[in-house]
Amino acid sequence: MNLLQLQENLREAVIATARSEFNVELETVASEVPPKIELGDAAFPVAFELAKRIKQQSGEKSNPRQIAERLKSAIEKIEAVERVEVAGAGYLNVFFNRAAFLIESANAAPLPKLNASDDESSPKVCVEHTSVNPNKAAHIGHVRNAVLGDTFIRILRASGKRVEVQYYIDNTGVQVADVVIGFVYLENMSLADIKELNEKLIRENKTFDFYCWDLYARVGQAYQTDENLKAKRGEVLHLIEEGNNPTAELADYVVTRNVECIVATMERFGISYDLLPRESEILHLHFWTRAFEEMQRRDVIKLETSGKNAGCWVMPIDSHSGNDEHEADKILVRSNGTVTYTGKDTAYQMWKLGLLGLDFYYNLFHTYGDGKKIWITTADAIQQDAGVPKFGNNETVYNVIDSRQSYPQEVVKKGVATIFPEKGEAASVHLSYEMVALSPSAAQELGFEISEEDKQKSFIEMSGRKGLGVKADDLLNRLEANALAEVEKRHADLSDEEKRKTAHIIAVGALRYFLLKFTRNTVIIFDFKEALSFEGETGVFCQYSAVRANSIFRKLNEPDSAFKIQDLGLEKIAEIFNAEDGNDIWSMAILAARLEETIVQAANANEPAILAKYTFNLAKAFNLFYHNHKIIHEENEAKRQVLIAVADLTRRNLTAALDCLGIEVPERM
RNA sequence: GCUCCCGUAGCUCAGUUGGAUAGAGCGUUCGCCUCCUAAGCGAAAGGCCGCGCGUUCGAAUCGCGCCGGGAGCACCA
Repeated sequence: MNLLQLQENLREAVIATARSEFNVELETVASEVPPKIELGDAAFPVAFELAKRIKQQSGEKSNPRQIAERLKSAIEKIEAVERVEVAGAGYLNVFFNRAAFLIESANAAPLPKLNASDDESSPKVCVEHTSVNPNKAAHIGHVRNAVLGDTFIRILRASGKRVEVQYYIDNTGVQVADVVIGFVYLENMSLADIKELNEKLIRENKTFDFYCWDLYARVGQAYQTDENLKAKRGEVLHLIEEGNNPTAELADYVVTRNVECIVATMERFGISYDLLPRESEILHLHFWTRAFEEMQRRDVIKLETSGKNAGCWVMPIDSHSGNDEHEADKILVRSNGTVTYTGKDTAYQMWKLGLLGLDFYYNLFHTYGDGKKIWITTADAIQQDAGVPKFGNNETVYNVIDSRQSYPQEVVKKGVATIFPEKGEAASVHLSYEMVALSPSAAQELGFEISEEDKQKSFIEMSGRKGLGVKADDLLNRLEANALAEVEKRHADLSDEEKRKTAHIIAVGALRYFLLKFTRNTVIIFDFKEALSFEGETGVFCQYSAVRANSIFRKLNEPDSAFKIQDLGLEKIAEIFNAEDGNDIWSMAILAARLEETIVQAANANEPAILAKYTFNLAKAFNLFYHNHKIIHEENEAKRQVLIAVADLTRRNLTAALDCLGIEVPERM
């Protein structure tokens, strides 16, 4: 019986006893982790609630402590429970059988099951993340999005779900038109010139997306003075949307190169995708037309015949009230007949949920080192590649998008739910998060001129248009260089290859943890010192703790690894836990065993930070444990074996927790 | 004007089903490498949990009202 099952049994026992003893029907029972190990392993403040309910039902006043006493005897019957105490005003504190629990945990399958089922009949969910416009390099804000999404995927998989990962490519938007304008009108380049430029950049060890980053910023500046250039925008945009012309071909090359760069950047962070759906196919395969028909059929969209929205198709949103300045209704089709972003997104969402009745065609885009494939959509049925997995048809769709897009996301969710009431709003989840902004000093550190007004602000928003931001690859390079210097200092004997690999693992660990330790709705004000830190509450701290644990096992003698903790016997183990420092050892074991419930909690709350915090606390507890107990050199043989078993449980679960956060553990560091 | 988010230690943040003495990291001060990796460990100092009222046996957490900060409410994406 694992910890989750045990806790469930305890809850059921409480509910059953409340029913039989007090005739009260409890729907849920709150359980908590006691603040101190001396107060037990699980606590139920349920007696207070029961006292209230009894008073409501019979008018009799009852004492919570007495209620708790009666619950106590029922819970004590559960096998894994050692004893139960009534404490304080009426807390029910449960103490587990430590020796039995340790044996059980030592033999348990590695938790969590990090490889989700590939059984095609099991329900699948979709996580869409990254959303970098394919016209420039990714910055740290995009990495927050992707790391959040990727970690959430790992959490879902750990809790047994099948997950499809998508990165939506907005290849027909104005951002793409802007950078195309840069190439064509600022640089006077043809497609052949751009291809040549790409070759040159590769030779110089530079990247195409970084080049576009600067070019895009230059276009933004040029627009401010050059009205003619700005006028070209609509024209170029139209050509790109239409397709089958030289401008569209040039745009496609630029987009594809940028996507390749962005996918490569994300791969450095341990992030991979299954499918890249493109907006051009949403248009060319008439996804919108189909969605529009459904909307008209179900009467969720109406044509405005008068007022300022005359000629537009709009969706009424009743949760928002309008006024003179702002309409409450959301426009999905403009008066000139073109579809807004929200309209296209609604059609795409319908496809993701298997509600559209249309499908894309697919081409192979890229194969990762481990053989995993990324697919990209195409409008051309004839050119479709063989061996395409089944995409779409997801039970639930998670969209990782920043909180500024809450309103359009709400429109998409409500729209889909109105057309398909049987699916409901719960099928569309907006995994929203706050942006990564720059502190004024960080912006200055990047070499930007800061206006007096901005200096007064607590943070400055990053802007691709202005070229203001910390590029993902730049930051990772800097972290790797810092980590490499530390590795050189500590482990000069390692080969250059091993040093570089270690530095990379450390750098990724530092950055992923930095982005995950904040809860989703906290604005991260980027600070170089904090992001580059390898000490304190960092991913590196967690990795270090795991490396230390592993080094114990590397140094253990052969007989130790063959030893099974159950050979020691329950009594001997219990003796160790009952000794003076027994609580200390036990608290390490029980904390490590809480990984599975933490993953469930993080999955239910859609909050990876819960797992990040737990992982840090586990690492911290292990560092203390490591400091207080000499494991290899312990003279009491029984205690030594218990310490080994607890350390082994901890390192296994610490490694699994880190894996779930997308953080690897190096051999040495 | 309307909607949403935030306000907790000097700084940056956890504290999400209401529970026991409100936590962590950084920074400051002071200790700990003859011993499984000091990217570590320990100790000290540091709090009207924005303010007020309410609900409750019990409120940082729930409700209402203020104050302060942010985002959104485009025929942009």
